[in-house]
Amino acid sequence: MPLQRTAIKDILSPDGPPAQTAGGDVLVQGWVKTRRSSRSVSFVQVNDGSTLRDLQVVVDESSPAYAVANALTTGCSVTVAGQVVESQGKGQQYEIQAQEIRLLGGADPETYPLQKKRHTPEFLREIAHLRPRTNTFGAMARVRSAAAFAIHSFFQQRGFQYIQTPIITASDAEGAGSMFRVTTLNLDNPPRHDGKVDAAEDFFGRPTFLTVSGQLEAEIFAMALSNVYTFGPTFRAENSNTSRHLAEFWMVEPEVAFCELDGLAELAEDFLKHIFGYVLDNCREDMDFFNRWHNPETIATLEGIINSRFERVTYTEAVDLLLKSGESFEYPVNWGIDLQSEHERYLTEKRIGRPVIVTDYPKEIKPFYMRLNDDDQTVRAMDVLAPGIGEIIGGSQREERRDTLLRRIAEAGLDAADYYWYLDLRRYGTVPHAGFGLGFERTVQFITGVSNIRDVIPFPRTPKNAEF
RNA sequence: UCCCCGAUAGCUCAGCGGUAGAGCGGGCGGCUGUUAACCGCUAGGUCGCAGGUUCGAAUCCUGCUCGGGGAGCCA
Repeated sequence: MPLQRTAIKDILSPDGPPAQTAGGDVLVQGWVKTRRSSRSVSFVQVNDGSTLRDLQVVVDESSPAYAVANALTTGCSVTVAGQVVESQGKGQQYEIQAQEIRLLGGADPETYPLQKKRHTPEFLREIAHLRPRTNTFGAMARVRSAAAFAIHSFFQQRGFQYIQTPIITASDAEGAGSMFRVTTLNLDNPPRHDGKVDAAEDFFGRPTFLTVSGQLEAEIFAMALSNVYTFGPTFRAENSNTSRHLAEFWMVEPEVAFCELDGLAELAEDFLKHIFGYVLDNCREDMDFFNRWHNPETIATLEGIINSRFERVTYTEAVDLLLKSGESFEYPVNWGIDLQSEHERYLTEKRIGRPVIVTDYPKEIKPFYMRLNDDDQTVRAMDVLAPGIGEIIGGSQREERRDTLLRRIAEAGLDAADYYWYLDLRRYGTVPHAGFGLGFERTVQFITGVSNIRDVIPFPRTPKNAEF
């Protein structure tokens, strides 16, 4: 038996098996997907997660491995030794003629929940510890990994520094939604002061929360390193029950000094194209699988985006397009409203048919830190809307003028004292800068065509659900 | 959080007032290299939970829990 394990991906490579394995002895290890047996021969499909495809292991009656092979059931883990040979069958070019099979761990077929047939995503969520063994979830995990790598490579190639911002924070990124409280106080009997829970007694001596965004901290480092990005988990305690929201999700947030909104829009467009292109180039089989089983348009859509220019419209122009559309919207359109899902869908899907970057929103519907335009009505905000998913990126040029920022903080009803360090960045060496946030899971959703966000993250956190 | 829909065998579902069904999966057997293999036999159920209506409830009503679709909030 060879000592060195060979990945199934290498044996089934489109270029054929590596020279050192072709016709020679190989060692393969993985999990049994299924077995088909007749009296004289047994076929065992083995998958090791290195690729979507299963390796067909052929065991003849005469092989010493035949008895072991015939006892294998779905879910077993095995070590297989044999020769790589050209297949006599039609489903695959190469297969293994097995000499020896060792059962590493059995899987009682009476209780093992994964079957050969297709399972619903809802059922698979209930067995999140076993669903990585399915085709869909394995493909998702590989695409997710590749997309994460593409995000890092995009920024690293452009000289951005990766900044790790805190997960526990005392500051509230205004407008980003409800936060999870972090505490070590005894909730059955918390210390009190003047009738209220005394946060001064808590671990950090003050109220603390799980972060909703690394933006404000990223701005600190952009004001020193120029180009930075964060990529980490963020948390929202909103009671959102939709196929596009998670309580814990990953967000990418670049922050760019000496950059205005137009430059940021360019960056966002290049960024999305880079991620999509990398995944299409490096996860072809997985993407073909998603295209076949989840969304027959997904590859064509991604290729279309890579090869097209994103449309750019101002909020005012977008409202105009909606008013002239002749569509009857559930939420009436007028200048000043926040764009609803139906409006965003109309713009990006029906009216334009590709991603749209909408800029310059009314200041009333955007957070205080977005840069005020000269009209005193709109801010330099930017949303990237994509067909089928809606808002995928939200960002803005930041307000770098200290007096204007102070005024906006007051208008928002916030206490400037809470933002002293944020204001200091404008007090000492302020520069124009801009940044955006990309929801990583929404990006993976968009790439794969998987309809529920709970199925593009290994362990989804949603209201009333933190199993696994 | 709001609106609609759903929960029956391990899975996917049918049954919708009168003794619980199918396909797949499982078990056993068969089968000349199979590809969601195929053929035969077979076991398997507190019909989500708690109340109510009724001679009788999987079926009708109420509440709850969980899931799905849509909306809001947003990434």
